Amino acid sequence: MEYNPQSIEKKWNRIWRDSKAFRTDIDLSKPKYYVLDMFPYPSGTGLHVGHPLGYIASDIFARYKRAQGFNVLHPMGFDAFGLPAEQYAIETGQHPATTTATNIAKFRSQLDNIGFCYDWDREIRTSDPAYYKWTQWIFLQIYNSWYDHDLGKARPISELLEMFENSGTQNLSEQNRRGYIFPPLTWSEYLVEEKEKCLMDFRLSYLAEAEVNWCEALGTVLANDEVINGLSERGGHPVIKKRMRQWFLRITDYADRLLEGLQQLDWSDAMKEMQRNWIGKSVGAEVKFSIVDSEDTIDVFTTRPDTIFGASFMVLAPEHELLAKITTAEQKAEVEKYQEFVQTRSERERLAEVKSITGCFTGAYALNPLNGARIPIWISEYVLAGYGTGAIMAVPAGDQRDFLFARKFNLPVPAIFEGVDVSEEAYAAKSGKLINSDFLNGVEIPKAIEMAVDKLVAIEAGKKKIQFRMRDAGFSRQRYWGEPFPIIYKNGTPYPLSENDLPLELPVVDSYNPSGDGEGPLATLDNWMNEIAGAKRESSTMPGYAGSSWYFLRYADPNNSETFASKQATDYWNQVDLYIGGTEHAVGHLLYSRLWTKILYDLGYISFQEPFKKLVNQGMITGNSRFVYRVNGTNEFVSFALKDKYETTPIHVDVALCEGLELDINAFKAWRAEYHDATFILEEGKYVCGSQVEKMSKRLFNTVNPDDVVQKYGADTFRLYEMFLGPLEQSKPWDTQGIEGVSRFLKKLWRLFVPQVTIDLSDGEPELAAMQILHKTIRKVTEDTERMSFNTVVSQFMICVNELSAMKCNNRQVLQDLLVILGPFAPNISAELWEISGGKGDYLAAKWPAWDEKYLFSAEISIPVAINGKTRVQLSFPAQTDAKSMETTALANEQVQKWLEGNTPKKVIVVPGRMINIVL
RNA sequence: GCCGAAGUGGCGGAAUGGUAGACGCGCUGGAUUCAAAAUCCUGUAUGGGCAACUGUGUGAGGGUUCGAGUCCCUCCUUCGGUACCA
Repeated sequence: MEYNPQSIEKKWNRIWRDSKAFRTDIDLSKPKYYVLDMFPYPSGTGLHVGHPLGYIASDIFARYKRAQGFNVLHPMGFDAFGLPAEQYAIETGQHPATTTATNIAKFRSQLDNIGFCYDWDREIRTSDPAYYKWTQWIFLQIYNSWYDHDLGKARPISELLEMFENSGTQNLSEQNRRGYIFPPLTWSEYLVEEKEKCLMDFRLSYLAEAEVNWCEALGTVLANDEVINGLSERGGHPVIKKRMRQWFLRITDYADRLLEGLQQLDWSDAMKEMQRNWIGKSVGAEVKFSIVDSEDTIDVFTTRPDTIFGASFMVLAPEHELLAKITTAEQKAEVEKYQEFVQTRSERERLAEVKSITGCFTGAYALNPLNGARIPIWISEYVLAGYGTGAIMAVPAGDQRDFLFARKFNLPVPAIFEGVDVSEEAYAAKSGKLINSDFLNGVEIPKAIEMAVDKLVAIEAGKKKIQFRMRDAGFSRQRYWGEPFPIIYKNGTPYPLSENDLPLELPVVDSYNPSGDGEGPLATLDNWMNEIAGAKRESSTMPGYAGSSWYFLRYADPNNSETFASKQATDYWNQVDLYIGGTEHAVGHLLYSRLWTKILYDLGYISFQEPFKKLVNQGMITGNSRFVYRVNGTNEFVSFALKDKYETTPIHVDVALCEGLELDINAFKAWRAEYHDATFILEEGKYVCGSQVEKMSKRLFNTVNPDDVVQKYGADTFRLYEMFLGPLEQSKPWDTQGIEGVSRFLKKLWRLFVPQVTIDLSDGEPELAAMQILHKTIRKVTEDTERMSFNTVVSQFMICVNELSAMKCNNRQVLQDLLVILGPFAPNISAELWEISGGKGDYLAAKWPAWDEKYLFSAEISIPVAINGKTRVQLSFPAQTDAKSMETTALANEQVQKWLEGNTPKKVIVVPGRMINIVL
């Protein structure tokens, strides 16, 4: 009986599917554990070997936790709304729902091939009306809430309304008032439209006219995190700023809580840091400058109020609203010319020419609030309208950009730092003392910052201010393939649909093209848009992150038609204990999920504030591309080593046409018509390809389909090999070089049970040596699985099987214990061997074995130790035999002996040849 | 520029501050075979030596330590993220 992975895996796949072996239900008698993968977007190209890396890791962990007695929730679904399906629809006219369903079927079959233990009864598709009904419902909850800064939480908008009716704004703090001041009487006199307009400034999802990232090529608005260097993340099209009426999520209200919440999360420092940077909290002061010959004042935000005596000019953003009023007649023409110049430049041009300095004087002067100095007011595009107040006080001695600007326009650079030469560059460090700064002279910078703020507050020219880089998140997309907004407009005022009208299903359209006037395809459907008498529907749809911002909650109770998930279910399954996915979602999905979770928590729908307790980012598996070298102007291809003798062009060739680096010439000729008559210059009778590590992509012909690997080696080998490749979090190129080793390991394991033709196991007392290797393995596998170091686990399995083979161990108990711990990694072969070796009971219910220390150590002594007041002490056996090491060891021993006199011994374990750890 | 992570054999990679290079690939030589595949055994960082043995070695240079791949400082390189954010 040979090891035949294909038939074994088919068998167990069927058995587990038919018996719904991985179905999970609430079980209060067991502790729960929730393991989640970032669900995939079902693209048309299917999975390549890079995708399952994280899924395999989470699957191993889920099975491991299950074997340890946890009730494990391990679901999978599809993030099915999105741009590519719609783009494909525009090209082919096929409904996105159709192509999405086809793609999902393909994904599903690829996933099934790898033998995951998902509870498919809990599958979710974000494009399913039964699902997006609740996306729309949550949107309405967000819409119907406002953020109470005094309580630090979201509250129903109805409570605010009640306050307005009873007491106007008088019981609201300044921060909660959002600039509104009115008595209750006035509120009652407001027209409905006026009331709605006011409430809109409070709602957590709101409509606003704002500069948005508009992508002409895609015909839609994009969120900040979907724009990279002025180009769209998807497709790389240019993005411009455009003013449009859009839906936004008031995520900035949650900035502080999103920042604080990071502290308790078990995420990588890199990931937390990315979120912190994105939120971009800066503590500083807002300072009010009066303007010469004007009633107006200019507020600036600065993190360095201490440097105010070094402010030699002021810079406003070119879009600053005060410009029209303060610009002098002489400068008017020049300022307008500059504004025009800035306006015509796209975001991309601005970013590309970051280092060039442009600007223009307004003719106006401001007064330094502390010493009354006249400060010229300039404008420049390096000051952004969207950050802070859109105005800065420029301190060339303390800020490099201000310094360069001063140098370019010959503005003074006052020295304000003791012993610092600012003739060549600014001094931005926050240490040292100030000079030429009045009452701050000789004061250390951190102290001076405080003193400056205090002074500004005292003379009512400034206040402490915390500024965030993060803006509110755009929530409208002028697209078809997304969730429709449950909103209608009457006379331009938005009103939510009733909950009973949900889901608002996507209507059928004839064309998926944008309507052309800045609205999405839905705007072309007159019947649908005007379905409700006297009202108009919202024509945009929600962005891709809407459905994925809460899907982890739905898995807890996926078929509930009464609510998005019952409280009982979310209370039981609670937070995701382990979340595995790529780093590309660092600021998008992961931030929005945290926001939605916090809002739902504030509104009392769930009882936790953070969705993902522990996050692990698997590394990307990169592709290993192959190149052939065509001699220029011919259809002749030259082998790698000889290519430098010719003028050649490298061409990507499909990795599937190569065995290692060698090209299968016949397959290559058959690949494309144009290569049919190709000729080759070979080296040693072979055509050797060039190679390069690149991102895995269909376009580069370097993708490898997991189906092919599974077909050739089996799913168990595939799973083990992906884990064996290297540390989970590290990026690594796909390379099949080593897969044979893993395959050999499984064959060897098989032969332990089935050495010849029949199975041969003994029930006798296991040898000590076998028990030692088994328990060493149990310990290593348990500890390394716990810290998700799966590559070392695989190594340990290999060592174990090698040693058991060498000692010809055929003890049933030893081998079956081995199967239990191998199970999460290679479930099929483990189940099969469990069965043919007469394993007791359901294999999936087998309990994870504990290691027994008596097999791990060959010596035991009983001493407890503490030296120098520490509770832990290290004693080393003299691994190094130099005089100094021996001396230290002797000294430590002496102290141990001394301590022993008069203390009660406790057990301590000694590993010969290694060191011992003695813990009290 | 700033923020993170990482630099170890021919390759992928192991090493709670304690014998660096586990495990796998590749390569050596051998067993088995008519032969091959498969399987098993040997060796495999590097310099010197027939050998026992010995010198040197974890990007570079300093430091802490009885002891550093691991901790600290400076620098170099690579990879990720991010940027006129005041």
